[in-house]
Amino acid sequence: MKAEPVKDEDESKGRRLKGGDAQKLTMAEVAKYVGVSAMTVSRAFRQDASVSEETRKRIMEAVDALGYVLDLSAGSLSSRRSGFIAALVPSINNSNFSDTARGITDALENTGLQLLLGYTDYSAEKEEKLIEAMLRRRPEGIILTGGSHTDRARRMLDKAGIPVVETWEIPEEPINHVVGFSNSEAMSLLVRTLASQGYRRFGYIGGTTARDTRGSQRRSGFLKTVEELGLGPGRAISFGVPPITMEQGGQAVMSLLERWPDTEVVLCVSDLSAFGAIMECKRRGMRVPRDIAIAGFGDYEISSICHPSITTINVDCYGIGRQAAVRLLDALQAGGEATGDEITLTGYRVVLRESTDRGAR
Amino acid sequence: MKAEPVKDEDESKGRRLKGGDAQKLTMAEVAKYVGVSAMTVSRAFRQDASVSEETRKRIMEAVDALGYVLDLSAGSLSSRRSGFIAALVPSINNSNFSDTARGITDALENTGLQLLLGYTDYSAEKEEKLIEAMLRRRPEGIILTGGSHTDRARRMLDKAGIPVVETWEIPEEPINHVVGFSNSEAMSLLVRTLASQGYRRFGYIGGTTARDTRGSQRRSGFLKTVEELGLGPGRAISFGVPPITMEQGGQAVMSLLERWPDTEVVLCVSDLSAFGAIMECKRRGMRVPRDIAIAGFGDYEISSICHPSITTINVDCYGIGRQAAVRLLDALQAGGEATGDEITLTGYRVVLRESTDRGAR
DNA sequence: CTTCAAATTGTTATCGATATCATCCTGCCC
DNA sequence: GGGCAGGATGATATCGATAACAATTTGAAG
Repeated sequence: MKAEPVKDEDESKGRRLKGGDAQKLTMAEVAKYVGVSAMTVSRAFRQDASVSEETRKRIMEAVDALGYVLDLSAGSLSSRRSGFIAALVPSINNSNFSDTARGITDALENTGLQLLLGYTDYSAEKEEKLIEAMLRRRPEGIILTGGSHTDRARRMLDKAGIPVVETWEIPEEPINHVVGFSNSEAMSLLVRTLASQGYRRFGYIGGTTARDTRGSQRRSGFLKTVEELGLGPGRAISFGVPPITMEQGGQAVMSLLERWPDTEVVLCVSDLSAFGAIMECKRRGMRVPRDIAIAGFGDYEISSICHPSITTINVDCYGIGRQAAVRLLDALQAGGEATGDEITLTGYRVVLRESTDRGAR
Repeated sequence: MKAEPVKDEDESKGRRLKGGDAQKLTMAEVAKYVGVSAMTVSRAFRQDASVSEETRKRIMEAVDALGYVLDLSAGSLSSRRSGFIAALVPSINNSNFSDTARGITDALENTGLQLLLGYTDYSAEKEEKLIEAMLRRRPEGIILTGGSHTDRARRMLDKAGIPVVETWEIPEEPINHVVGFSNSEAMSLLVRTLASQGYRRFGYIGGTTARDTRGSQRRSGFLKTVEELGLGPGRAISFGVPPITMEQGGQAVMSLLERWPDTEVVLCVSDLSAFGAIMECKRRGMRVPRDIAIAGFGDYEISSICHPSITTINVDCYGIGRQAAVRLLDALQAGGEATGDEITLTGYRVVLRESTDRGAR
């Protein structure tokens, strides 16, 4: 029984050029086509529901033939499960955070959950707006970057009654779950490692304001440790609005060296600014690490490739995302069973490379 | 009239720790609280709807007091407008594409539309799956990267009856709207520009398979142009599965130079591989551009900072995203009024930098 | 003081799926 | 053969908002 080709003479002008004829195709119509109830079609779309193999096959053939696409917005209303997970990162142009986003997406694969991604541009106000926008979609869980949020954001999150995971740092007052590490201690470790290699006069480059909380934690970790080692006071330059760019890294290292010409090693808030600093030094004829040693933070791809390769702190960006998603999934699985609000510490390690190589001096 | 603090003695154990009491807060309850109908509350949430200023103010105060958050999944069902725009990019870790994503997001700001972002990992199969997943959310429009899609994907898109924008290249058979440029011609321009500076023996580095259609277009543009200039045959190395990494760029340039030691200039499918190539050359003691000139494609941030800075093709990544979103908004505005399926060409330009500087040779 | 149009608000039906419970059927066991 | 478990399917109410239309109020013009 084939459908007869219909001559639609009068349909050609005022209409859209697209195959919009199926726009209102609904589950009920698929059901009618197959000769079952809509409920059975609905069940056929889920693997666990009990539908005989034969019925499911017929339904799926019809779905294929008609070109039906499930409508989740209708489904989520009645099932009261949106199928969304929301995640907010400061920036998607930063490969550290896009790695985290990738980790989340990958962990969500085959769970039937979809990621709603937003970027806050390092602003708590924008984060607040985004949280509200996200909550309007009734996500089943939400992943945030960092632990500093506006009061209203905290209230909204609390009221939403969904699991929250804060990532990339250890907030003083966690909302719920945490997957991250101490940026301050990580930077401290880097300082101590370099100090143990004989470096004494430490400089630091980072952004100015407090917008980037991870950045300021790294800075305070630096200052504290330099002090503790009796090498203080630390020589810290603030340059530009976070996130500090490669170019600003170059400018910053120059003003640092102008102010403290005998600096031996410069630590940067991220590999990106470290890269900018190194390139600027080379451009000016300085040798790295012979004349000045430079280290970064984050272990971006660039740092192992760059010549000289850049000493840095490796952070498990992808793993942070992946684990954050897994914790969320666990919490959802547990349902209301109040899983303990645990803190999952993720690893980091110093990666020593050419840019701080003592032997090359 | 303040709410009295309630002592909930028996609530402390079996329950979630979170403030889940408001989970079932609905528009009707806000309406009852204020003393209006749910419809009026609904109207108050939209700026254009006619509600007296005073009523809106009272409603918004109640919304604030109760902590009500609009439920868009319910709204989109009845209004038949999901408020979503879907966009698929090959990778979010690539700053070119994340710039495009940013362009889309920015253009969508204050339109009430939200971005559903997915990454295809350069795979048409994954794209097909993602398109289906996206269409289940009934997006009002969809932005794709490139013009090669599976048949089923094309059918689904056609049937969906929503505007489609293909970006980043000029497909032979566009589905609908296009915002992009000819990767082949852009690469051709780079070849001609360098040839006019006196370069004669051209090499090319790119990925192997046809997964990255933009990559293969650049390659064919390279080969064709070298041929046309009488400088053929082009020396092209295929290395690794696209997207080719920085590290692979370094390996590729070495095998290229091993095979054709007298190559004067190497063009790379992207700045990332060009960077890897340059760094590997420097590591081996070769001077760039004195011993070998290298150029990239895409004008990533790294290329202007790197020493030597990298000659490349600047592409308006952000603008591609922005314009794609604008075209979509136009199409939505026009409604069924079949706006012409136009091709919007975005600009590109050669950026000559140190890595191909003839004077330095 | 009418009258009518515009502004404001309310009522009801509906969007398209799923939860829930009811029903039907099959086959197995005693 | 009766009874019953359990798998497969159907009927109906419902999720929470908005569309569409009705009703009411307000104000200005005549």
